[in-house]
Formats: sequence, C-alpha cells, structure tokens
Amino acid sequence: MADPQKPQTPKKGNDNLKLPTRADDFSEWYIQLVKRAKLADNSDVRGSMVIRPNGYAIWENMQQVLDGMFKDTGHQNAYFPVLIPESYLAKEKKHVADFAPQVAVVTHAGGKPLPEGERYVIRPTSETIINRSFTNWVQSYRDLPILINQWANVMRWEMRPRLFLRTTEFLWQEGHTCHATEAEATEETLRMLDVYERFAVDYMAMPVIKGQKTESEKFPGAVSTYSIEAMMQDKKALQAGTSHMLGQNFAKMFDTQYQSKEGTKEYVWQTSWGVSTRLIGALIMTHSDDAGLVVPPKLAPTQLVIIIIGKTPEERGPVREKAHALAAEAKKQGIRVLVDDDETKGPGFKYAEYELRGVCLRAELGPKDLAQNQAVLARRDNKAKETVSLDAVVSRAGQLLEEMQQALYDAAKQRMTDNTFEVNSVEELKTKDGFLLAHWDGTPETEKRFKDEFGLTTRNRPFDLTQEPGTCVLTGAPSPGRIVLAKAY
RNA sequence: CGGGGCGUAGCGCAGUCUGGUAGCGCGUCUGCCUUGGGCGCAGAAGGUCGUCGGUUCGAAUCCGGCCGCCCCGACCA
Repeated sequence: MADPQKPQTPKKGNDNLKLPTRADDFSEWYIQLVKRAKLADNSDVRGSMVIRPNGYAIWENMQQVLDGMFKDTGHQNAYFPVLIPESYLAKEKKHVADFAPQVAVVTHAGGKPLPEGERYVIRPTSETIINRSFTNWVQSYRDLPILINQWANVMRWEMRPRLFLRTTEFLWQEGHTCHATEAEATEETLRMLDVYERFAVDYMAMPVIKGQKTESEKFPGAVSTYSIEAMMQDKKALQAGTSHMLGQNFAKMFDTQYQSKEGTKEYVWQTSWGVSTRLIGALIMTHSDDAGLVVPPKLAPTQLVIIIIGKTPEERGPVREKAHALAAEAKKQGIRVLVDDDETKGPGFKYAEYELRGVCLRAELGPKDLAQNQAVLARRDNKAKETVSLDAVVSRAGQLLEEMQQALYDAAKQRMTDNTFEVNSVEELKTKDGFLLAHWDGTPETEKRFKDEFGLTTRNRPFDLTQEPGTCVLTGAPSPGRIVLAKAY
C-alpha cells in the first residue's frame, strides 16, 4: 500500500537522542545538555528558569561545602527582606546608577498603586538593606567585626538571559562584613577570595585566575573588586566569584558608625562577596563532554549507579540482592549511590542515560558477573571500564572517584595553561584565543577599544603574575603590568 | 529598542507557495517480547494549527492587526 509519491518515512529517531557536539555548536550543546540532563528548564517567565532536582542537588552540594567554609572563617547566616525601599538603593550614587536599569520595581500592592517614595525594588543585591541593619547593630568597637552571610535569591532584569549563566532571578550567597579598620576589611576581602579559589580548585576541579578587576569592571559602590576567572572549554572566560572591598562608602550613606576605644565616632570598613548558581554553568562548561554532563565526584548528586542486568526473575533475584548489599556498603563509605532495578529499560539505554546525567561511576552487575564474583566499573570522564572482584568493588569505586576528581582538575588546568598566552602585538590579539596576558595603559579608552575592536574584555590583574612595566599592546603608552584579556560570558 | 527568523500533539518538525477540514518521528499509555551500549511487534490516547478580525461556499494555508518566543546587536560585577 506504500505510495511511491509519498516522502520516505524519516529516519529512526536515534539522531535526536544525541547532543549537538561541542565542536559543532558549543552554545547549542550547552543548552541541550542543561535540558537533557534534567538540570533546568526554561519557564514561562522570560529569563527565569526552573531548577530541576538533578540541578538543584548540585547547588545543595555546593551550598553545603561553601557554608562550611564560611562558618569556619567565622561567618553567621542571616536573612534580609527581598524587597528594598527604592530610596535605599539611591543612597549610594554609583550603586544606583549602575543597578537602576536592571532592577524590578514593585509599584502596586494591596490592590493599589504605591505612591512615589513608597515603592520597593526586588533586591538585585543587598548591600543597602543590610547596611540599614548594620547601622542599628553597631555601636561600639566591641561589636566588630560583624561577619554575615545570606543565602538568597536576587533579581536582575537581564536583557539576554542564558540558563544558569545569566538568569533574571538567580540563587546566590552574599557575604557582608563590617570591620574597625581598613586593613581588616582588605584582609577579609582577600580571605574570602581565597575561599572561593579553594572551593573552585578542590571541589569544582576548576582552576581559576585570581586577581583585581579594573576600575570600570568593579562593583558599583566598591573601592576595589577582586575576582576568580575560569576558562570554559570554548576558551571563553567566566567570572566565577567576586569579593569587594567597599571601604566606607555604604557606611557613610547609612551612617554606620561605631565608637572607638578612644571615644571617637568612626565609620566601619566593609566588604561583600558572592557566588551564584552561575557556578553550575561553570561546572558544566568546564568538564562535560559530547555524551553529556560530567560532574566532579565531590559535587555529584549521584557518584555511583549500580545497574542490575538479567532477564528472568531467577537471574535478577540474586543480582538484585548483591546490588543492594554493595549499595549499602558503598553508602557506609560515604558514596552517594543509586541502584537501578528498572526492568522496563534495557542496559544500553541506562548507560547512555546516566552518562547524560553525569553520574560519575557505573557498576554493571549481571548473572555472568555474579557467576565469576565480579562486576564491571565504568568511569564517566574517560569511559574506562574495568572488571573488579565483588569484594573490592566499593573500595575500588572510592579510589576511582578520587582519581576522577584529580583527573578532571588536571585536564582543566592543562587546558587553561595551553590557552594562556603572553601577547605583545595587535596581530596576536587577533589570532590568539584564550587568556591573553597583555600590557595595557590603564585607560578606559583603551579598555573600550579591546572590546570594540577585538571582542576582548579585561578579566582581572592576576596576583600570581610578576608585574613588570612595559608598553601597552595597543597604544604603546607605559603599562604597569599585564592584565588578562579574554572573550567572556 | 534596531536587524533577522519562528509560532501546527508533551518535544522536534512536515503540510502554507498552488485554500477542500491535519500528518510524521520521538515521547507517553496498554499488551506481548526483550535486557552485557539508546531492543522489537501490535494497538491506543493526545491538536479550538499563537490570537483577533477580514476575504471565501470552504482558511493551518490568502490579507491585516495584536501577542509571544528564538537568534544577532545595543545592555550585562
């Protein structure tokens, strides 16, 4: 009955099971990966996303580690309102000028329009409203330092949102501190930058460049801003965390003063620092591959999945029993483990699915294995498979997780090293791709030219780079030292 | 806000040029079958074709308005 005029039935749908490749279209690969790995969905609210359990679990793991680090450095959590009186924002001139365009304002409430002057903004960041409280909390030098952290959502009306990297509403932590002296505040600013670096390196397996932002890139209202910058697989830079030395700018606007030992009134010195759910985007773009998500074991929601293979109940029964015994043992060793006993899907499907979702290790356990007292372990990052005797599975899994954590860092570090260049000519600015260490004359004009003519932005002035004077790569004017230039997210 | 593209089943799309009352793949559901790399067979459910109006005997299809989304740019710690 087939009608020869009719177009052939389209090919089997296996193609759309695969992700676009990174080489073909990095950006499309990223978007598809986020959705297919069930990390997040777009929502009907433009620019806002739904974070799904698989994505939120990564965030929870990040929160847990970071929160511990904050507590270890003496910080306490608190919570401040999501709505900020519009007038607060306006107190710091630079702050309001830079944030106003991306702020959402509550103009109606209780069924009525709010009069001018009684409106609220949805927090884009909380320096102002927190300072309002600090003013009440600080009386004496004995009250200092105040070391506060807040886990919260914030909203910035971004014009070009991108899942995890730049969403209208996002989750973050913001630390806010008050100190008696400038030196203490500076120390705190750098201490927290170090915490971020340590988190990036030790947990995210993501090397970063730590350094100071330029004048034009610093936080509105800050005296100086520092960042950690990471390199994604497409060689673009992603700002992964920032720490700000606020000086006394907000203190003066909110009259946050203390009485010193000598009896004088002094303004407090402040800092603020934050990382956000953007880190999940960084994680994805640092480690994942064309088969899907790859997550460093320390942050992975599931570190080991045990897949039960077998056709008949007679075959599956003993396998299932052994699988659950192994899982219990693994759990005891602190491994986040899952047993997949779903009989409606074949093993091949499951392999692909767990690779897509970023489970670090897969144990295949079937009747043949059981007969030989063994299991197959497969590592997500390099796809290596090995046969392990059953009594060694859990300890071997633990080892492999550690090796994988290290291997991911090494690979990312290698990539960053291979794509970081000293550049000394306009020609090199055009041809080199990655982190470009270049002399810059320090003017905003030249900074703008980097952007307009080469698509490059200043990332930061790295701490661990010996700063020797030279001449600006664009203008030839004197330069105090090299800065990192890169295409950025 | 400028330039371009697109709204048809949960998802991805065809059908629009040339008007005749909607189709394919994936997914979902049921049953059987299968399970060591995205199984197979059979059956089923699911759509006011973005929206409002116009032309017409008849509109997913032609015309106009509106709405929404995506990409590029402007913007973005």
